[in-house]
Amino acid sequence: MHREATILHADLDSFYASVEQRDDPRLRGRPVIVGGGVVLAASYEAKAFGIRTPMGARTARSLCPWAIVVQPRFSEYLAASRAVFEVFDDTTPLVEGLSIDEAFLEVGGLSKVSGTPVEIAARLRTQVLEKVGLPITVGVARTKFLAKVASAVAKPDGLLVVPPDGELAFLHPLPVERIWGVGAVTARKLHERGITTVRDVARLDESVLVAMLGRASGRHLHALAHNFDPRPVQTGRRRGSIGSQHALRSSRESRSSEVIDAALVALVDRVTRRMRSANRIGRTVVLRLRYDDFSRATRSHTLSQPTAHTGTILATARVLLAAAMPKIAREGLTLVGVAVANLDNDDVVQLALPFDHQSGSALDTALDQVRDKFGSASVTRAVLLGKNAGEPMPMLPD
DNA sequence: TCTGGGGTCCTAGGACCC
DNA sequence: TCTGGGGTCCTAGGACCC
Repeated sequence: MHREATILHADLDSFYASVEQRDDPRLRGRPVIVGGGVVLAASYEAKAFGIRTPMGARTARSLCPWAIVVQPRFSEYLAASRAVFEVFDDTTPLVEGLSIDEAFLEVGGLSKVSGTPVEIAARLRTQVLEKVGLPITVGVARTKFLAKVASAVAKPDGLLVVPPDGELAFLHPLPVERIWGVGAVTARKLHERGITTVRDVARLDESVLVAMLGRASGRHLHALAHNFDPRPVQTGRRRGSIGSQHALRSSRESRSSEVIDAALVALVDRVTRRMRSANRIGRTVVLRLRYDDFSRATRSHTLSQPTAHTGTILATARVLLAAAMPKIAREGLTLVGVAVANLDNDDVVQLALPFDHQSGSALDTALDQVRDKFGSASVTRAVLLGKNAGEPMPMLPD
């Protein structure tokens, strides 16, 4: 275990709202809310009025009537995120992305080339501001957990180092809610027993925490409270599922199976397109439902072969939906979602070929072509896929 | 605080296999 | 014939994160 603080946690400030303020000077210095129905992001000027995500728009406006509400522009946020991650990748090869707007960076061993971790962190902030035009906060510490907490404490537009000899002094006074993995439910359980700070948690036996919170959460919390976090920065992590969901406005119309089916078709189309453009295939189709009373349900089915074929995934999702229709008719639906989980670890090689419906021999043809190209040993199987335009297209895992 | 859309990880029971 | 121990996979639900 290394003893120097070499892990950076870099976290963009109020990401969506900052992009909007960057692109429209009239929004700078003013309270900005991104999102119509629900607050997706709030600028720091808006947060000063108590506006938080995911607060309803009405509540937000009652807190600050003169806040400016803008519609989200997701493609702009994605482009900004990619540009920021380019700066990360230029900083160190060891980058672990956590979400669209934050990442861990391991910068140990770069001192000869790039300077100390603190110098690297300061330069990173400057570069993100100069190249992408966005404020970013960086926490620097010996462990992921401390780096993450440090950036949260330093926000907005800050840089905070937790020196190795000051870790417990930094950690113990923090409220339990600051611990990564402690949400509303866990915090309530702890508060009911009078536990409010990390120091309080550290005084408890691991077995007590396990009895209170379950095995994994109890052990996790015990380890973090004792400042034990050996998790390394991991590069090349791939996601395990791709999904899309849609909140339905009125549960009156959404009791009708036609309306729900139309939503389902659109969701499956979006998901399978994203899978194909990411070169991923998967085996488990998950249908996600939320009823009028906000109770939730998921239904899933695992196929024998992974696929990204629109028709196959839609047919599977429809079977799952049909089984849930009686309850939907009774309770009313407020959300439908479709995800494909169990994603195959290997990428697929996609090949566009004319498809002969008579002979149905496209797969054999595709296999031959790919074996010619890549050598027969590397090709294990072929999967038939719909093309985005609706035409069949074979797809080969490599 | 009346709740969007994208994800991750954990738990627990049952089926199934050896 | 009424029954062990261990492992994996599938399904459903729940907590949590940004």
